[in-house]
Amino acid sequence: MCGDLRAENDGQEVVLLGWVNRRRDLGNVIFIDVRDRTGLTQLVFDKSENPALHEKASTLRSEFVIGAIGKVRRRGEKTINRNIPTGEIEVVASELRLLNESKQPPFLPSDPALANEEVRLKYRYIDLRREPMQYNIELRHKVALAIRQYLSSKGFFEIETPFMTRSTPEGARDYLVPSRVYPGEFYALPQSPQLFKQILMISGFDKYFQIVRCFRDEDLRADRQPEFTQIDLEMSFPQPDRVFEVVEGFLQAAFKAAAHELKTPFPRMSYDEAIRNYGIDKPDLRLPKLTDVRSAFTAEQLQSLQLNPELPVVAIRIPVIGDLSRKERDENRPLFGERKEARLIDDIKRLEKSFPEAVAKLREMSGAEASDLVVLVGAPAQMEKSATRPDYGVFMAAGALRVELARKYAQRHMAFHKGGFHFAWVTDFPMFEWDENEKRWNAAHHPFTSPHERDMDKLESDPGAVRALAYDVVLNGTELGSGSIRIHRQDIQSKIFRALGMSDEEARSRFGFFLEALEYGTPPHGGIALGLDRIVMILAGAESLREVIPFPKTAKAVDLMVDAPTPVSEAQLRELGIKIR
RNA sequence: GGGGACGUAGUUCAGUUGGUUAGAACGCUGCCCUGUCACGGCAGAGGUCGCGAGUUCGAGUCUCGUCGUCCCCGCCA
Repeated sequence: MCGDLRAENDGQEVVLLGWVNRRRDLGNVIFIDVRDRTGLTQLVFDKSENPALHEKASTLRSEFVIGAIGKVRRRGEKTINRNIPTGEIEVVASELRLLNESKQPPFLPSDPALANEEVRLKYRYIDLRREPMQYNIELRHKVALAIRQYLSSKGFFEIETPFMTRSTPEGARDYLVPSRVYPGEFYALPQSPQLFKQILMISGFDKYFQIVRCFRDEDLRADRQPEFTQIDLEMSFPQPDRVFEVVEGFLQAAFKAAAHELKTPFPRMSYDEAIRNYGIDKPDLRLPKLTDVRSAFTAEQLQSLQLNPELPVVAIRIPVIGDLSRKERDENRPLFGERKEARLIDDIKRLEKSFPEAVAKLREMSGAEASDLVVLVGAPAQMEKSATRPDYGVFMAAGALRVELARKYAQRHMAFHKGGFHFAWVTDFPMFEWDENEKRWNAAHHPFTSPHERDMDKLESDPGAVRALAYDVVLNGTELGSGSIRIHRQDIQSKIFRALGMSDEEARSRFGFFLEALEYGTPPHGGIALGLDRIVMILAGAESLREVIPFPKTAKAVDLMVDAPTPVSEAQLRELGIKIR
């Protein structure tokens, strides 16, 4: 193919098929770079050697599809192009076929200046011809293949589950598909194959996986698409450690396919540790931890700083970037924002003038070098006692600022530039979250997650303290996947629904089929699902999922190429028994 | 639902305080050119300044609305 020829192919007769990447017409000699997904090769058309062919070559234009037959020739020392892998050779054409012409494209795949994304998405077929996109799509293929091979080799079956299924409202909004046979009734596209994979465990397929599309009708982000691909898996009789092992194994295989070696096992921490050390449940381990430096201060010092002595004083350390100017500090204030639960002390120099020993101590406690930036986040001395965990409030405010500062000064601290992949497991998530709007407990993961055995007695007395056998895998501050050991006993499942304020009838009407299945010999089981798009995005070093999804949607969930969604005909609606309001 | 950025030639962009015929680069067309590789030279074509109102003697520029794209918050069990 076009990217394959090397000096050792000298003298061979070859056929090249591809697109005209660029043409350089020097008059009596024409150079055509012919491109396919493997790369470029230079074709030469010399008027003095073959006038008719030279004439034909002069009509070629960008993105024409051609076939050429010719002889590989080593280039002269002075004409070698060191910038491309095939630069030591060229192909002297003896025959040329024009397989198809092209209109002038809105942008050229060979153009180093990138067209704006709106244009790229409308003409996605041209955008995908660009070398970086070809690379990303190939990378995606290799990663998916490595994962399939790994899981298959460990005894997992890839089993398909339906796309047209039942709406189980809770969680994200469903995409609905109207039924023609039953007017007024709808299928839902799966937000995940959760219940089906659990039922496969009940059916005895003890190791299941699927690389599967999932659908969620929520607003988009750079790292969120309405349809996205998950590596979904489930195992019977597992401890969480078994799930971690399998995930670490297939991630190692996937990263190896992308030429990166991963060390396993990944570090593990509880949700509580994650919050205390990073102020977030998806910690970015590329930067130093937070440190509670409250003990560096005396009670009087905390009072004069208007900091709450009962709550942590958290030091955020960003390496290398040094102290900030007054102007930079002012610019950074909005990153912290107006907060009730925490206050920011960003001028350590000034603090040092008042309390030199305290600052020396807190620098030591946080491990700060002289060249590191340190800022403090504490709780205001006067605060309402509303939050259940005010200490978490302080850590989380600090964690958010840590991420913002790190992002803002990425150019200076360089911690994000090494291409390092820092994985972590976060375990023991809380089982429930308090929903302030609806005044009730919600499942933090999903309602089929098993609580910790030893927290079982708190289900009614203190739901907020119940920990779940739930875990996330995190990479460089991005949540890659989330899973849990599931509930396999119907009596416990009922307790959970009750704790969520769901009546038996309500649970039956939503999940009846599943609750019934649980009663027919369900083995203990658990699993996880990881976002394939996010994995490939991080491997590709891309800023957006759109760079690794061939045909993505815009932030308003529109496909600009096919122009979807669209209205449908009155006849179609009538057939479905649907009327648009 | 809320906040922010952007929209000018096929593409990427510039366009001053509101003032002559809206510019550049790449791409495109034609001519010249035998060693280029982001070829080079000369000439040329190409514009509903996203769309609609308004202010003004005069709007790419100011105001309002609207459409679209991007980023963030909410949302994403």
